[in-house]
Amino acid sequence: MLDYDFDESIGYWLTVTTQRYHRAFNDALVPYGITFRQSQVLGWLALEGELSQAELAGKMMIEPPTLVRILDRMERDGLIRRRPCPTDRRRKLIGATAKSKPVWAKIVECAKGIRARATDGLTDRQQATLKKLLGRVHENLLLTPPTELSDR
Amino acid sequence: MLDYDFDESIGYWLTVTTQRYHRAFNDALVPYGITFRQSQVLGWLALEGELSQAELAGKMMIEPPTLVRILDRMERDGLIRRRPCPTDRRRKLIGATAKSKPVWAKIVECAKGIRARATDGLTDRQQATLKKLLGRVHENLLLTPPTELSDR
DNA sequence: GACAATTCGTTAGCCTGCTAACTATTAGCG
DNA sequence: CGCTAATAGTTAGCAGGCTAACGAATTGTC
Repeated sequence: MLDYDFDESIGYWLTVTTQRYHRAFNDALVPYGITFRQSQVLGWLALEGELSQAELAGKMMIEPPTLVRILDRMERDGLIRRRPCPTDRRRKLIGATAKSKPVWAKIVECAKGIRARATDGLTDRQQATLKKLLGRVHENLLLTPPTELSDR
Repeated sequence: MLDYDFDESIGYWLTVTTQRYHRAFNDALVPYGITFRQSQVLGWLALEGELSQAELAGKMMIEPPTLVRILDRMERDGLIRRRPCPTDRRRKLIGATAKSKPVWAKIVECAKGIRARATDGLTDRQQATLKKLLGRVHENLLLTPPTELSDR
């Protein structure tokens, strides 16, 4: 029994910490009627201008079908616009609307607040270390499983 | 413009790393027909024996309504059993079935494999640091937002 | 130029998160 | 004792993850 280091491990802390982070972020954004992922969409559009859905999904590291519904809601709420791409009729270009501008300003405020709360008590060096370690774990898991035991 | 350190920050890395982790875990568990959260339920039951739903939700750090549906599916699949508590008719005690035993053994295998992959190239000290830093961030976000700006 | 392979967005179906609101039961307090 | 408050589990409704599969359009190849 008690091979049960199982849950007191990296995966456990990743899970609960990320959950908390999203919860705090979403709570902070409630007054502006948007969510964490929606704020991220506006962030990328602010940074890069118009993007196709595939490009946006790539930057957000989510699958295209997941993005579709996020954009559906944002389009419904008038935060973004889908425009057919003039050179490739398969693509649609996503752009932020004028209505989203003031929302984006609020998001930046919120993001700063949450980050300050999240990193309270951590030195710059510790924050850098945390990012570096997370980056390594992420990279480790990026590869498809080696299927090394397929012949056992 | 470019207050957009926004997404190159802790929240970003937390999000993508955790996503990857869950994806890897779920992928590895597909052959056994269960998911990450279901495996966690079995883990807690293996460790603690019968638990009420509120206790289980507390240990898993999720809300009771979220747990209900997870348990519904597991009960449907014969992995757990809900038993009325003899001393409190509101409570239900959750227990693992005999059918879940071999599944649990497989989970332990998978968990070890994923963890090994995730922490590849990290020393024990680095893993401890990662857990410690995640723990601090989690703790920072645990408190309800101070509502310090409510009067502005 | 025609046909196969690929890419883009979408839909459907499943699992997981949350809050709000409800029922049933228990606990607490006058 | 009796009434209120709190607790356990559930349901409904919304947002977000994924895969599989599909139609439309483009790219690649012979």
